[in-house]
Amino acid sequence: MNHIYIKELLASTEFDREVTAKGWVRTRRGNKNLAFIELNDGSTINSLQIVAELAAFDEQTIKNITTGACISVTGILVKSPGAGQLAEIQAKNIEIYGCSDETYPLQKKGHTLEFLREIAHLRPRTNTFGSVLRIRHALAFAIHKYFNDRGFYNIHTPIITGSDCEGAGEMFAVTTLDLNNVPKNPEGAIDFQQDFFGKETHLTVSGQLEGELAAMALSLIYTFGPTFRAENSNTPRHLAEFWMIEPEMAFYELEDNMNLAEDFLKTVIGHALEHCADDIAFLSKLYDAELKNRLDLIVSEKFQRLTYTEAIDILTASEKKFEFPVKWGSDLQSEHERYLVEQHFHKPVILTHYPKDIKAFYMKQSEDGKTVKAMDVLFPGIGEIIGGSQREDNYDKLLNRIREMGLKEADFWWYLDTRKFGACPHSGFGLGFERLVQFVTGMSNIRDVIPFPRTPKNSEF
RNA sequence: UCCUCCUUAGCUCAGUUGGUUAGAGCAUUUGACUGUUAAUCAAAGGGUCCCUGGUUCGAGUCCAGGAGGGGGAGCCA
Repeated sequence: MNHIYIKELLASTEFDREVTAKGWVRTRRGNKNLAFIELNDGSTINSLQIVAELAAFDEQTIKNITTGACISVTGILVKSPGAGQLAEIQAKNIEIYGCSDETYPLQKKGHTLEFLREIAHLRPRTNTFGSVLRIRHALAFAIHKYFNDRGFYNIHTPIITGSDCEGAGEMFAVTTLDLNNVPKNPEGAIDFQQDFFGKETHLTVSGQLEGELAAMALSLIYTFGPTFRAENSNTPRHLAEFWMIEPEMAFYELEDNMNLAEDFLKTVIGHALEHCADDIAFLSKLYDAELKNRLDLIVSEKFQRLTYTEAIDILTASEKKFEFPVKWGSDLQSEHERYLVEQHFHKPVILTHYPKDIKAFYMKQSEDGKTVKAMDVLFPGIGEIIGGSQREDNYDKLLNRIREMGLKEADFWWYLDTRKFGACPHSGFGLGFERLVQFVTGMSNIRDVIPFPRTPKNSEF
């Protein structure tokens, strides 16, 4: 069991000692006398070269060391006499844990990302997915660390919910009813009283409302959990199952919310730049030469802040022909957001004070009576990465909005209660985790930043 | 869901105006080679041309329907 991970072996300067390495064979090459084996154990993108003198091993052992096989190697760690790597192992003993025959789908040549999606059970063994998964972890860790360092508490909000939180988005039904024989009530509708929870339930589309309840006690909280949308969205930016981060802060107003969002993004992206330099360099080289520069820009540039109304003025004055017209009161289209970020300001943008009719019921109404204290953070390439707002904490105004938007007030009795008992100004935002991972890895399709993507017509693995 | 493009060997692709036995590179197998870096060189094996139906003397190629995938849009995170 005492083996050393390749990341540590490659960083070591303690040569001429016996070590054991374990991992999966990327490729084997060689000649009549020597075999060179590239071994990778996922601890780093870099592989370790194993050198085996053919005379010292039986023929079958060498033959079994094929691409994809899993082996354990014991030998002497030495300075490599060849170019291309600093260290290598001169093998003394090789144990084969698992063979891999010629039907192994991963070749040492490049594969398309589309093909790799079809073999999602094996794609973690590629350089690209190794990098993506290590970066994904680093970001998740940095997010927890960021909030923990600042006194936030992580709240586990429910995955099964009895409320249609924001009244937006299709939801997945959760039921134990027999779908071949659904019980009906006297009115002919489905009788959910006979269902497991005694009422209609769904998978959550957001933990925000429950998060707000916790913030009204612990002051600073965040959620980081799975989220589900049953929309028939077929795009490189949507998943049916994804992970969302939603901080909620008592006593924060819109300005504080913006400051937190900006500092948060800079810190977690900075963490990835510092701890995943090899992986980011690899992804830059293979997919997107501008990746590193773009990440550096996020960390160094102050985000541009402006109101929705100011943005409309800029778009109107731009004289650029947009496919969709620019009009106060309409939501901004992708092309509008991208123009602001990529062509006008050349840096991240935070837009605030959207018209109330295009935003959710819980957002704090502004003094002007027309807008709400919303904020969207827009990034180059991907558009909106964060959406948030100060929350409406006035009981009457909130109830009014619920009624105006045709929501059932009975469903929100517990949410309304927080505005009845000890209400206070508070704010929060939501961040789609995979969108962040997409931005940091430069992967253009969101299906390539989650191990096993869930999308319409796809639930394999 | 809408628009658009694509589907030929394990992978990436070529395949002429519809015409004999469907090709290449890589991968695989075998052989050669004294330190290779996606090693190199030589040879061999490998095909439900996405599926169903149609047109035609003849369909990988043309037509219709279906399935799957890519890109764009909408919804959104």
